[in-house]
Amino acid sequence: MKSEPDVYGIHHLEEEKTTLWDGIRNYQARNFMRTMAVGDQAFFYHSNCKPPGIIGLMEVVETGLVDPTQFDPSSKYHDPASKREAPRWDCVRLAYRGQFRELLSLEDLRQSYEPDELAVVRRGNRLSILPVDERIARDLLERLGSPQ
DNA sequence: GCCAACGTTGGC
DNA sequence: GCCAACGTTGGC
Repeated sequence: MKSEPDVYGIHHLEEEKTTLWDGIRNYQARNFMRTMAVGDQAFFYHSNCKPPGIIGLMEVVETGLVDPTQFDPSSKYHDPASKREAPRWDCVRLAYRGQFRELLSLEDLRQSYEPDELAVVRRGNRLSILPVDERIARDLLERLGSPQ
């Protein structure tokens, strides 16, 4: 799951302990979130920074939550087409599970895996939530070490 | 700042 | 249902 560190980075989450992953306005990304279960782990990817890459670990602590920003006219994620009786956007709650000793950069990811193996390295992919193959995920966890 | 790679929109 | 035009994203 990716976010721009100056907008919402791993340190924000560390401070907050948990966060609602709201503002997702991409149907495919939303649908990926819907496949998540409590207890699932997720990588925190810092995007649009130098260098971009995987920085931390999170855990899904709540699922199937209505994204409140869709009903908030002052939010940049406000969706006037979404009705309260039939919300269009939902999200999950994530908990901070630590930060890795060092960032695993996008460049590194590209060198280690084929584009098809890891969706996050696919060029032009704008989804903010991507499923990672379990084998790759385990490999990544091993390389990243224990989060602290 | 550029631009490739999409997703979205709207006329037909 | 098609597709051209347009907008957005994110790495470079």
